[in-house]
Amino acid sequence: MVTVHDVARVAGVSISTVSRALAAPERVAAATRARVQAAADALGYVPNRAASGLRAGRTSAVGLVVPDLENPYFASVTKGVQARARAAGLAVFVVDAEEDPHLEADLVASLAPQTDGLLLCSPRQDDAAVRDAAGRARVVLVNREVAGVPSVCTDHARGTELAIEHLRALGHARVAVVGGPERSWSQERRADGVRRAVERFDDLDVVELGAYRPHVDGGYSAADAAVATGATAVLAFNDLQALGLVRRLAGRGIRVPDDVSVVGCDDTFVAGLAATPLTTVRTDLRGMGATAVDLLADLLRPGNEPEAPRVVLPAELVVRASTADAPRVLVPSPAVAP
Amino acid sequence: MVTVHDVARVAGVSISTVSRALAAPERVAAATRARVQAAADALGYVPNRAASGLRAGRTSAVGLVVPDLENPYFASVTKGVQARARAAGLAVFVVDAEEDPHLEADLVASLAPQTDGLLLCSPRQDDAAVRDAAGRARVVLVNREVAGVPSVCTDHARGTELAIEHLRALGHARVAVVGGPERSWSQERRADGVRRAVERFDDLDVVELGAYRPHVDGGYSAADAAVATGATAVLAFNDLQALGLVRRLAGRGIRVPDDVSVVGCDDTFVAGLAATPLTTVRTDLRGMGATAVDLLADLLRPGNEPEAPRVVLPAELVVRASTADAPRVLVPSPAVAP
DNA sequence: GTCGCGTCTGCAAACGATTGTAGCCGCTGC
DNA sequence: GCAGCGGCTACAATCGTTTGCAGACGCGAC
Repeated sequence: MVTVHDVARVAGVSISTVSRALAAPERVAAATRARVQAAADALGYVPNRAASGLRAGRTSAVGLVVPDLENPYFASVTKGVQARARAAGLAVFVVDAEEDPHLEADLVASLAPQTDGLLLCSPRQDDAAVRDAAGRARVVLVNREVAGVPSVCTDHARGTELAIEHLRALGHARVAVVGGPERSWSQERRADGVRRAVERFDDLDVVELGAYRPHVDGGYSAADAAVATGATAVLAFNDLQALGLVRRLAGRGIRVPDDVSVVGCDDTFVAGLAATPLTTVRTDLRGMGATAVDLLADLLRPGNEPEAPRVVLPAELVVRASTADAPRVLVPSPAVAP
Repeated sequence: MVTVHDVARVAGVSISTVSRALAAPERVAAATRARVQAAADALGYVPNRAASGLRAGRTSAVGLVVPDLENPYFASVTKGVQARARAAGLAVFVVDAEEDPHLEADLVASLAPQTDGLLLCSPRQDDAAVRDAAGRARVVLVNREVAGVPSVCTDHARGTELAIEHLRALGHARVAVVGGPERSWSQERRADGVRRAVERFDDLDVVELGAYRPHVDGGYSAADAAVATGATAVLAFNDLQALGLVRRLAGRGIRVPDDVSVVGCDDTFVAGLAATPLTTVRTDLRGMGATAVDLLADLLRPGNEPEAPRVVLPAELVVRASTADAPRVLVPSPAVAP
């Protein structure tokens, strides 16, 4: 292993000069700096992170906690985080909390001391737990807002509104909205969007359906209930749910979009995967991850303490093949049990 | 921050005893150990990774390099790695190489000195580059084999054989096999499987199609060529390709599986996503990640140097809805340009 | 009673970087 | 000509942990 001492010897300076030449170039004479740089390059010197972290009190590493890496939503966020962190010279510890708030709290506790800060995707954790995390480490929330904690998230209310507006424009008179996990932050924001849409359009009937898992199986399970409402369009909690809906509908011989329109949410890469690509509400997920890193990097700059900025990313509608005009002849209303 | 000194003071021992009590319990009297443990718990002591890494010369962190986190294949592998590493007390740096061998080499070089070892998913890197990586750090390859480097991978040849066997059993007489990237290791293993199948079944016609991207668009692009061969069944390089195939076929009015059967590969979670769930060749991806961590952990145990074990995970066929009996009446052969 | 041995614990030196402080040098201005 | 100053660089302390070495202690055997 090549250390500052080796570089110092080759460059004919002391180790402190080496350190400064590399970390604070302006504090070293140009000629010296060049000699040090050359020596470092020649030897292939890479600073030992443990050593510099130990002395300087920072690790140049951040932690990213996500509920599920296999969820395309978090995969994209992770990708964005990773790319921006690399550019910023930060290493990223990624941990998968397996959608378990308990495990997540453990991970936060063990990650906090060995990183400079944490990026938290904690849709289900309650505010107190999030604040506790923010007490242990510098924290930036992703797709979640808690007072006093910096965050970056999507304008879900607006996105929901856009989706409903789109469906109404296609002539749908009754829309079913499938809910995600009850304690989820984004679920509540979407409910706001539904409320706003309902207030704006009095010719529109919106039926909200109970909590379903934000996965394919959740959509699969919600499909029958959605059809039973007599709705000709369904707005899912996310793209995975939407795909589950489509699958169940297909299984019952109900065609998408001919008989029923389906709108997903998030525009994860799976939205474009199916035979009938999903109309969905788009957010720039990688951008969200990148922004979160920026926020954290700002926080880490010495002397920046009290700010707790909230960034809200816009939501926009992407129309693909899963939505169409409302059918002329309505799907017959289901028989109601006497 | 609470340090060994604090714990030592509370427990009434020296810092070396604290260190030993926690790291090598058998070297400390039971009573002392208990006192130290109690003090550590009471204070919430967490060893400083930088400091212990510095002195002990290990970081207790490993790096995981994947080509694309948004690819469900690598998402699952990452998930498996992450879970097992946590159990083993290792932190995981995850980096996305953006499918760029050049960037990947850079990442390896920068990750090597700050980790105890690397897990490499490098399907496209050439052997020399992989060996170079293995020279810089302890390396375990995932889904790739290079002489002298420990690895864990899937029996792709067998998987391919199984898939073709399945299609033949359904009465398909001509099968198109869509190739992945040319320089990909698994692509070559699959070609072996095709060869074996061709040797076994002389009543079967297998047409191999040139290199297509291992993504949805690759499958989309390959679909027409596959149909043009007159094949009634198509074996894709992976699930994403298979979904792309299905989409293009649907666009041309060709039904899956009625007119053409499609088989995916890897059984990533997207295989079950579409309206017609994919028949696919399954490997335990999370298990592969976990095994890779085990291999690396073995390598890291002091005194284990020369072994370079190769683990080959079995492949098995999962039959879902995208394959069916070959159509009685063949799809008409395409007109050939004069 | 003493010796020897084994078990346990403390001392102190590392690990490799950062950083406050002090010294050196050369220049300017009086 | 000398004091003063500013720009660079070297010295040495320091971060929190691990670990080789040696001392202390207790116990059994002679």
